[in-house]
Amino acid sequence: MELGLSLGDNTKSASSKSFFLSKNNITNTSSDDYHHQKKNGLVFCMALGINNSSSSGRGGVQEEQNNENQEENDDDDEENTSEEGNINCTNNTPVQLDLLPLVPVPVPVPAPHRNLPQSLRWSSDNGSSENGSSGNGGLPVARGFDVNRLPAATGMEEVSSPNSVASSFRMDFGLFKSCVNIIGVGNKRNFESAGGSDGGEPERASSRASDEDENGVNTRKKLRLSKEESAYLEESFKEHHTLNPKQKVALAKQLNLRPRQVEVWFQNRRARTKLKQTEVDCEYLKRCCETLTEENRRLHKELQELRALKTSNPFYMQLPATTLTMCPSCERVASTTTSTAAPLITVTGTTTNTSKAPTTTTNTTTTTTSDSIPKGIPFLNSRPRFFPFTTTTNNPNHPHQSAAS
DNA sequence: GCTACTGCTTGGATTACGTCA
DNA sequence: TATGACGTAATCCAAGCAGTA
Repeated sequence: MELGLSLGDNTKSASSKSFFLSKNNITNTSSDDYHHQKKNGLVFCMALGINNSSSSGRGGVQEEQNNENQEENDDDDEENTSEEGNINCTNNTPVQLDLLPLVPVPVPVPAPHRNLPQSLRWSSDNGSSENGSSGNGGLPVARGFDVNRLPAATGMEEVSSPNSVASSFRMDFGLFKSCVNIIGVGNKRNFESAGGSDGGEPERASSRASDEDENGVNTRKKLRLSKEESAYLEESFKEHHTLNPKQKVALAKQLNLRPRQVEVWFQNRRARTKLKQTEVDCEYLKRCCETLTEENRRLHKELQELRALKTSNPFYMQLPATTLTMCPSCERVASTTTSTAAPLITVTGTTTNTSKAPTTTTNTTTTTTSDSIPKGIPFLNSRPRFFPFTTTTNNPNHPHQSAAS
């Protein structure tokens, strides 16, 4: 993609002066020129990271995982096709905006965080006090016998058994111990309260979704996972966004839940994580759009002023034209200065991803093609077409491209 | 202060459907 | 091609919470 901004007659696109804006290292190469241009107010700084990694054809959940892949284990079964967003200069795969590194992603906080906006709260934050540790020293609340619990509810011994299935599943986070204790105590309490409640604590709503009660009536009462259980699942979710059957069974055993419950929890967790990330991305793109709108407005105003200036004083614009271009290969923005008098601003967009597009460097300001818009983000294709783009192929006369090749 | 009601949010569970081995 | 496992998306709905009268 090439973003070009030229002042003057851009038919002479050959440059005598260039600066480059690198996506990844803005202050590295030719940063002096960059700052120089910035001082002159010529820098169009669009902080969109560009990722040329194509998204997985399955599931479409990679965008939510990009920023989390770094913490994924190597043995993760997920299809983490998005590596670092480094651009291969010879890669002609479709460019894709990688928004995530610039977006503050909420960090899962198991502890209560009611002061967070709801849109940024994690799903585990039910903030409910139904299982609150009121007056029992932080211990899990006593609950009635939970029909969601496996009949073979295990105590600490089984849970912590090195021979258990869970031993093959990474459980080295700090909650492990406490959860084991919690489960152990919880089980005890459950069985105790089955015979007689210790009072004061609300009993967990027994749940067997789609299970049948004694009368064969389909009941859909739901349990609410306790904070400890949720935190435990959250920790597991940090490790693995998906579970293989072994891990599922192990987790279910650890938490004394049915494997189906663990499975559903992870399904919901993935879905809601993706939803949250989509909201964040949407918000970020909205801000980008606003910035671009404002920039566009400013440029148009500048254009009008320059045109008016030329009309009133034709000798005023005997200035070299400046062209800003972004190399699609290395994502540097280059400015070229040509000796021209035409007070014309041209913004061009060039992509190497389109082989069909002809080489066009226009001296008009209005050509916009969808080819210049990354296909990876659908709604970018429907963005306001106020920003003039022109699609061209590789230009052999492009100073930077010729240098790169 | 207590209670009942209402609207909203959360999150567990279900269902439908797509993908892949 | 049929099938089962597993994923996502959409949805349902019980439960909790806050505001109000």
